[in-house]
Amino acid sequence: MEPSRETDSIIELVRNKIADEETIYDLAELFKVFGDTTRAKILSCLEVKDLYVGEIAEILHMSISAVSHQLRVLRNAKLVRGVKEGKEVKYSLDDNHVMMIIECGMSHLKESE
Amino acid sequence: MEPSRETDSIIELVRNKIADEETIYDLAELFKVFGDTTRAKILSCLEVKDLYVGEIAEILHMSISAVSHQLRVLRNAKLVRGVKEGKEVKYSLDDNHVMMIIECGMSHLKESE
DNA sequence: TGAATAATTGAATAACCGTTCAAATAAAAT
DNA sequence: ATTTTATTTGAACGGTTATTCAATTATTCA
Repeated sequence: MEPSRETDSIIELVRNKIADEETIYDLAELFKVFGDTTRAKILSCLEVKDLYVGEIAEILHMSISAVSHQLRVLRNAKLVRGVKEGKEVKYSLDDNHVMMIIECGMSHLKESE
Repeated sequence: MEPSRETDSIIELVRNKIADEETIYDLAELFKVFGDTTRAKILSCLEVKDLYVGEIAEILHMSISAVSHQLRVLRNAKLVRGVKEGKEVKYSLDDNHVMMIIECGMSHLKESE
C-alpha cells in the first residue's frame, strides 16, 4: 500500500468512526466468556431451568469443581447469578439478554448452514 | 445433592431439552472468534468500510502479519471475505449477520451499564 | 459438638492461542 | 528479468486459561 493523501484520509475516517478501544475490549471480553464449550453448555442448561451446581455437574458429566470455576467466570461477567438456598446454591441466567445473545449466535449458525 | 427420583428426572429433563453437543460446540467456536480484542477491532473497522489488509494494520497500529493471521481466523469462521484486487486484497464482512451479533453484544454492554 | 454434604478456592499442570520473525508467494512496476 | 509492494504462511515463544486435586468454608443433620 503506497501511502497517499487518499488512503491517509481513509485511515482517519475509520479510526474516528469505530467504537473506542475500551468498548471493543469489553465486547471481546463478553464474547470470550461465551466462547468456551463448558460455559456455553452451562448457559444452555440454565436456559432450560434454574439449577444447583451439583445438578449442572451431573447433567454435563463434569466435576463439581470444574463447574464451579466456570460459574465464577460467568458470575463475574454478570451472565449468571447464584442464590444460596441452605447448603446449596441455585444458579440462574442473570437477565434475558443472555438468552438473546445465545439465540443471536444460534441463528447465525443456522443461516450459514 | 442427595440423589433422588426427583432430581434424576430434572437431570434427564434438562439433558433432553438443551441443544445437542455439536451445536453448542459450534456456538462456542463462533463466539470464541469474536472473543479476541484484535479480531473485534478488525470487525469494527470492516463495519465502517471495506478495507485492504495494510489499511487495517495501519488503522490498528499493528503488524501486517498479525492482522493477516487474524483475518484467516475470521475467514475460516465465515465472518469476513477477502477479494483479490491486483496486489492487494480487499476485506469485507461476510454478511450482515456479523454486524447483528456485534450489535447484540454491544446492547448487552450498554444495558448492564 | 461432630460427621456429612454442597460448593468455593488456590495451586499446579497441560493445552491452546496470539504475536513476532523470517521466509515464501503473487502481482505490478521499472 | 529484476525489484518492489502486498499479503500469506510456518515455526517458535510467551502468556492465558481450563481442568484436576487437595484443602477450606458453610450449612444441615444426628
